[in-house]
Amino acid sequence: MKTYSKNQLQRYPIYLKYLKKLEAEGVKVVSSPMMAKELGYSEEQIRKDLQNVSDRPGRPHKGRDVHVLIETLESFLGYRTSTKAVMIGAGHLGAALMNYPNFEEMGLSIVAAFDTDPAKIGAEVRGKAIYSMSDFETLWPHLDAEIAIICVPAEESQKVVDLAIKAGAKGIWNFAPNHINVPKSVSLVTTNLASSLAVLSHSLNVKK
Amino acid sequence: MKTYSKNQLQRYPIYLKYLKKLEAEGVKVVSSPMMAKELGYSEEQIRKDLQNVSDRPGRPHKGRDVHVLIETLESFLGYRTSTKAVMIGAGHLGAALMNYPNFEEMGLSIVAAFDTDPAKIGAEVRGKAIYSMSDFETLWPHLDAEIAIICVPAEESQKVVDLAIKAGAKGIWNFAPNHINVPKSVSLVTTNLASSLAVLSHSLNVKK
DNA sequence: TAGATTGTTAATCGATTAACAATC
DNA sequence: TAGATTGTTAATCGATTAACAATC
Repeated sequence: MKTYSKNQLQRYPIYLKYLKKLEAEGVKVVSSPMMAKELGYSEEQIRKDLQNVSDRPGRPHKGRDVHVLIETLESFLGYRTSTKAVMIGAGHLGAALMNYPNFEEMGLSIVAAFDTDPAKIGAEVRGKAIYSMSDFETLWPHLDAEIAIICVPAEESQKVVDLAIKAGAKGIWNFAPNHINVPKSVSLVTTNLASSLAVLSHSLNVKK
Repeated sequence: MKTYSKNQLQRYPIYLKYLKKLEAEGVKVVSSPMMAKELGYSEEQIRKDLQNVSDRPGRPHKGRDVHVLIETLESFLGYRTSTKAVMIGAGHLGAALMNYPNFEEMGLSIVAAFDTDPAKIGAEVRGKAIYSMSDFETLWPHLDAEIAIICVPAEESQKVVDLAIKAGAKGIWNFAPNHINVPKSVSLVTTNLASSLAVLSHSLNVKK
């Protein structure tokens, strides 16, 4: 079975975005040297990445068909099937993500939110209800969701993750800035803003 | 000179968060096997990471002083000095990040926002003004900022990044889901939600 | 055909992991 | 002292890069 490294997986959406731009500009065929130049990766890496998801070879002297490549990447990334997610924590960040227009085209549909703040419960974000966290276990089975997106403070993240997994969540997307533990059967991705900032600050300091 | 890999830099804020939790619980000393168990990294890796930032050795049989380690990490990460940033794009995500309470304690201060939407210009987020994008060049020198945070749609990201760099931005934190090009003298970090989602979706599919 | 680009195989590089002597 | 944990040095692993023959 083919395996994909984390770094590699992260590159595919960037390729896809670029290819869609090319398609919109009317470009029909793309080569890896061309992509390499524009995206800042090496051409060998791009070739290898594309070979890994594509079942048909590129054409020497020309490259690859842009449209076919877009379709390949979209289905590989799951953009053509819908996955349902639930937002836990409807604060600024949680609400902003519910309003993020790109998730739908990536096949991710946020169907509801949960919060403990009485002022928020009963309200809506983008037409999706905000429920009370205390109803989580009862409501989860009806929502048909696979993923829980965690936008609560660090102090509560492990607690709500445990709850979500107990209810049946198979994937956790954590935006809280701390480490959380999950069983092996559950997929976890953490988007840690503090980690990103650390990389940026360090790079700035090195250049000074 | 010491060098730090990107992965390594990303771990430091996670260590710090955990150590602060320990300190709040009254724990005085921590060992790498203890951290390894809790955070899911190997103890060798944690030892190496901590050795890399710390100028004083740990104590065999005991470990390291929690408080000293926190201070070391905070100054390494720049949490004890203030860096100013400007938000470009005051939509849902941009506004949410301006409201994110943790940046201040990480030494990042967002001093103003820019947008092209007439309905937003002149308003405020958390007491910070939203200016017109057309005033960007004029206002930048007065803001004393180093970093531009990019929260505009993919179609406009390269354009506003070019503007920011021309005005004098030394660091770019990009939240748009596409690749952007910057000169070598500028630091760039991209927080790409599409990339994170790709890793999560793939992991979910593999487990099915 | 010549030349550009592909796919494959080998070499390099860097990060993580393992091994182990030193130390409190 | 014995035992746990450290720091250092070597081995492993995996990803990226380089080299090159195959092909349109």
